Amino acid sequence: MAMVRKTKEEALETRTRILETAEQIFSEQGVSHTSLQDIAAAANVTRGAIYWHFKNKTDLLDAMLQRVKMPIEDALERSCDANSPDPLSQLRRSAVGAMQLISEGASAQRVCEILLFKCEYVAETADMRRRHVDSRKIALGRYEDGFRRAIALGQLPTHTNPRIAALGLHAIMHGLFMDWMLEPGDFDITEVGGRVIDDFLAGLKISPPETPAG
Amino acid sequence: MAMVRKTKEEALETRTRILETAEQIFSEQGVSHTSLQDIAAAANVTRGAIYWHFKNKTDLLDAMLQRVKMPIEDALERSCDANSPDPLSQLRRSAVGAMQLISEGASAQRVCEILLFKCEYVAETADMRRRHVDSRKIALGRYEDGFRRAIALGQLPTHTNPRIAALGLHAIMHGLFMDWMLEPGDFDITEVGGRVIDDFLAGLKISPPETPAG
DNA sequence: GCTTACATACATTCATGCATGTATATAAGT
DNA sequence: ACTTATATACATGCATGAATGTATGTAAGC
Repeated sequence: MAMVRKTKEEALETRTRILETAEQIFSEQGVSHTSLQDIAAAANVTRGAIYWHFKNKTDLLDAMLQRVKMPIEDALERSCDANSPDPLSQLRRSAVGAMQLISEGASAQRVCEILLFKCEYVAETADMRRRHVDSRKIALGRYEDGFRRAIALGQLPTHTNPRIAALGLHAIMHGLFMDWMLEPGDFDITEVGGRVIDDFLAGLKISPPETPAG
Repeated sequence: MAMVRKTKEEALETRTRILETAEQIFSEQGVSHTSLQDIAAAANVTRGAIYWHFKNKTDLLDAMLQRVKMPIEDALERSCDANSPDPLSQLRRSAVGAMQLISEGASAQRVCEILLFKCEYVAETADMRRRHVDSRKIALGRYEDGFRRAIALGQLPTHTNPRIAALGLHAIMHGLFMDWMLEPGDFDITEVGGRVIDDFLAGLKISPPETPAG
């Protein structure tokens, strides 16, 4: 193998190939059970190439994670109309859209597999967990806004607690994600998700007011 | 330090101390970022003691996980009446019971933290993932039975799909677990869980029948 | 000619697994 | 009851391999 200096775009291609390979191997073997040598071999480069493009394994993992959009955020951005006349349907669309995104995106599936089952949230990867928490907080805030507007527009009773509703919607999605990732062929996440969310929203509409004890 | 041979019960105490320490350190540092030396030091023994009681790290992890009951299973066992006249309330009680169990059990919290955020599901720990999947399948089956009986007793419309209802209930619990573990102080899981499940079950009661496309 | 984009080589750290040491509990024999 | 043999419950030491990080080499692009 002759040593050949690469042009800039070839170098960029090498970089993305490393990232794609890392996504693949990490999702199969787990992050800490994968050595940089494993990734280098699968990407047809040496560890030298990886260390040229990335500071270390954590840096590579970070870059890999930030390449792809998480389905919940992605779906939120796509249905970003903050003045919809039908916020409840919009929330439903966003949630089901997230389900579709994950059931159809191979790359998103691999990254979710990594985040859910193939990595450890330790001190070294604190940034990762922080992003996860932040992303959840943003999604929760959007959902809460949506519910608040649904209440204002009379789609939900005035005594509805938008925070709890948002937590419930987010939990349904998060839970369905986990369950589906655990056994991807077990059920159709889009169909089940749609029906479960419909039932939950229907339940919100007829939910009785909070009755303080006593 | 004189070398002192331990009596049987002292040995058992050493063993449980190792297990408790492992639970602690694993939940703090992550499984693969923790060496047996770390655990030994924190438990005031040497690696020799660990290797005496356990075959290796995976064996220790397995033993540690099997010491504690997972809240969902535990709650299911406690409300095991298969002939209740009110299966819907029983499902609700079981679900809320699981929330209480996790919000009050420090040990359960640590183990859940490990399973959710501090370990990787790789080939070596295939047993662990299998148990997770099996446990989920059992819980799903129980929920499905409960919903089926609720339908038979007229608590839910006859067109209700018990499988989907079970998947929904399980997802709500699983999702709330994850969200709460991510930020334990963020909300009261028992209160939120109770309300969300109530709304979901209420929605099931008024859910319209499946309308096939066309 | 200087920097880029790697490959190669090397030093260091560290966790694992095992082999061995050792002192006592415990059971068996008398 | 007293001795003795053996298994127990660890501690200690060592050999091994594997992964990391870095330092250096090197050929081509700019």
